[in-house]
Amino acid sequence: MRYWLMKSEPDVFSIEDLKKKKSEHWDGVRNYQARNYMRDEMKRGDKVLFYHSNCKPPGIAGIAKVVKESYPDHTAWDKKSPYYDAKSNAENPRWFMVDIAFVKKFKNYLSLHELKNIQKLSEFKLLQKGNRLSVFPIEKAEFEYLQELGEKV
DNA sequence: GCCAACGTTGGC
DNA sequence: GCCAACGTTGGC
Repeated sequence: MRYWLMKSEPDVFSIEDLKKKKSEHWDGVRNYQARNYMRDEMKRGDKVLFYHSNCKPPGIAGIAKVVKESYPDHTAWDKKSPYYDAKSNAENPRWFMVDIAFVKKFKNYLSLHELKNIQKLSEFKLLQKGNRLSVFPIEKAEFEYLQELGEKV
């Protein structure tokens, strides 16, 4: 099993939305590296840290899991979609997505500010300068540590 | 709203 | 294949 972090803007889709919907397809990723992770490496059952970006305050909100492995992101060939890409079509899809399901919302929201102060996480990719990837792998130890921290009251 | 840090595009 | 211009992300 592998571990991941996925970013979402809560104004668009938050962990509460995921909780209500139970599961959701992760459409709209238009970055090749993030796509490759989803298309090639994410497997059913993998655990995901759900990160809230572009909000106040940004941070890790909870946990999700992969419930469906990669398949073409059809929003890429929907002209009405904000994620439309003329270079992608059903015969030769360029973009892929997975489905994730709600696991839990942290009792203790882990704000980015707070995480930055933890010495142990100095190597954590999320905290590294210039990291704009919306999907990336994390270490098992990092996941377990953050999960524990998030469940602490 | 600003802007640093990327990623992508397209002319050459 | 280089690289300038442009677009996007996302913290602050």
